[in-house]
Amino acid sequence: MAPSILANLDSDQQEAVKKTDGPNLILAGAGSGKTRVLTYKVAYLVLEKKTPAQNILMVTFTNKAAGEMKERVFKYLDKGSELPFMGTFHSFCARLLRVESERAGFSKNFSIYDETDQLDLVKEILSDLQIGSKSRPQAILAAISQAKGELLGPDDYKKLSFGYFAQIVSEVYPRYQKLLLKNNALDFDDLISETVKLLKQNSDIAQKYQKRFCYILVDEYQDVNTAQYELTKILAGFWGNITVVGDACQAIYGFRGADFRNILNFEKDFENVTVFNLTRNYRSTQAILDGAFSVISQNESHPILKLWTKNKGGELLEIFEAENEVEEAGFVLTQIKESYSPLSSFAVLYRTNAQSRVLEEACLESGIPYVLVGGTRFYQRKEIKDVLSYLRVITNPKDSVSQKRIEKIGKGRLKKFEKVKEEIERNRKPQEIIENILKETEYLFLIDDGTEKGKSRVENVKELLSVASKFENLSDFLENVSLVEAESEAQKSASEGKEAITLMTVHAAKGLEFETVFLVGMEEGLFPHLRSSFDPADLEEERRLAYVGITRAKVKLYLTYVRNRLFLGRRQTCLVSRFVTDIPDHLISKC
DNA sequence: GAGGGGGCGGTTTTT
DNA sequence: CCGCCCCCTC
Repeated sequence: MAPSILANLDSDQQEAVKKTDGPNLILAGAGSGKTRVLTYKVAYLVLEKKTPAQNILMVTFTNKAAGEMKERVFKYLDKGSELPFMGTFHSFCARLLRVESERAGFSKNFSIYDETDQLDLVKEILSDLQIGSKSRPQAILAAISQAKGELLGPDDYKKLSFGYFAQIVSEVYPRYQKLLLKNNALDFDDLISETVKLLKQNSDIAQKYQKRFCYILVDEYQDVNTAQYELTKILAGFWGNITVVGDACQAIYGFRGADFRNILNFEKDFENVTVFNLTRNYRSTQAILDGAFSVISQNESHPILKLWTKNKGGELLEIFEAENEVEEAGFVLTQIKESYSPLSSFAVLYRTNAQSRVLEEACLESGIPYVLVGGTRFYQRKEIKDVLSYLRVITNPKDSVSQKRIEKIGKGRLKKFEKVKEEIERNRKPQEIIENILKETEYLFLIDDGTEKGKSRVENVKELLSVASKFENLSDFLENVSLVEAESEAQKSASEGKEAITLMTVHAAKGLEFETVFLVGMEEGLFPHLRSSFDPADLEEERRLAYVGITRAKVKLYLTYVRNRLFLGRRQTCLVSRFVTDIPDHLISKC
């Protein structure tokens, strides 16, 4: 492979790929071919350095990124060869913990709790403590999650906390952990923090994995939190061959504990770090890059990569002021309809999920097919969680959250479920098990109330069945369901080549690119969001988010804002976002 | 025990 | 404006 594959890379990229040993920091700007470098590096390790696949570990943040990398690496390697582990931090840790579960202090069949399950647990504790609804369960859960990301246990938290709210959290947190343990369940944060704890406390287990992973590659390093950072440090503790890729300008997950300073500290924490700068952008026009730079360069707390491209000039950025959100959506769809480009080349990006509604309605009205990414996630839907709860009680009888959930579905149904549970258990395929439960409990009858919503609920359960049909046993299915987001029907048809525009949040758009991007709702209080408008650090994150949004565009970028917007049912007057006024006039044409 | 109506509170982003 | 929670009724 060697010459031909490396020939697809520019000289900076080649250098970054070929330097496999020791600690390497690749600062890769937006559109600079970061995924390319990582995937070629894996291929290079296998084909050129003859590294066995099992000795390579590649971690990313999202399933989307992991999936894409797998696909690409698969293409580069010889047919039939084994693939290295490539997955999210969470899936890696879950797998490790299942293997080592006994030493970690829980049993192998532990449940993985998502946010809904976590909230159920917190609410239960709050009502036991008779704290009532004065403190919002979400806020408490967020504090606990933050603490876990910092590797702070309940005792540590109590020592460090002060104030009324923290007082409540420090009451809830230990009880919450105790309940998780009793339920034989881990939440998302536990997956990481329990792995770190396990490896720190058991040097033999740590060594096993340290020795196994000769080469470690970490994507989106600016988005690691303390626990993830510690984990990568431990895993690289024997060979020290670790390549991290990231860009502080694209750190947008500070709200969930990510700390871009980790990437800044990398050079201090490892000795003799080689730094690579990838600043050539292969995606956008110079006009778009200049616009992006004029926004991000206002940030002061992190280094900023100045990107360049051979793609000089390009169309000006267009700015549109609409009277209200309906007119804004109308403008977007008019532009799309008047263009001759394929629908899949358009993306409409927004700050909050709530904004999608008006856009969807406008699409329906004008007959433009669309794919909505995100929104209420498939596995979070009530009907899906209900069905999954029946299954989880089968694999993990201690799971009280699922138990309570199915009790709520109905006592009568519970009895019927329990009657058939014994027959169900015998190593049947997940699909058959679900069908059996549905039949006995008549669950579909319950959710099908004849309305459109009811119909869509039934459709969702059928969709779950089709996912289940791909799995041979229940545990594998449940693991996948917890850690991998399902592709919606719409996304599937889009990937099958049906033409549609894409609607999603800016967060969801990270790592993607489109010929034409509409950034809508560019207003003060919305983007930057009101809740991030007071703290300078939060504002810088909003600015990075805007930067990510702008740099998704390859050819054409529209920025739109409205004079007034319906917000919480009230019409409010809006001001244009500072991120728009930061862009100099010579880059802009007003429509 | 199940299901529906009315009041209340709340909008960020996600593995 | 929507979803959630509580309470009320069957």
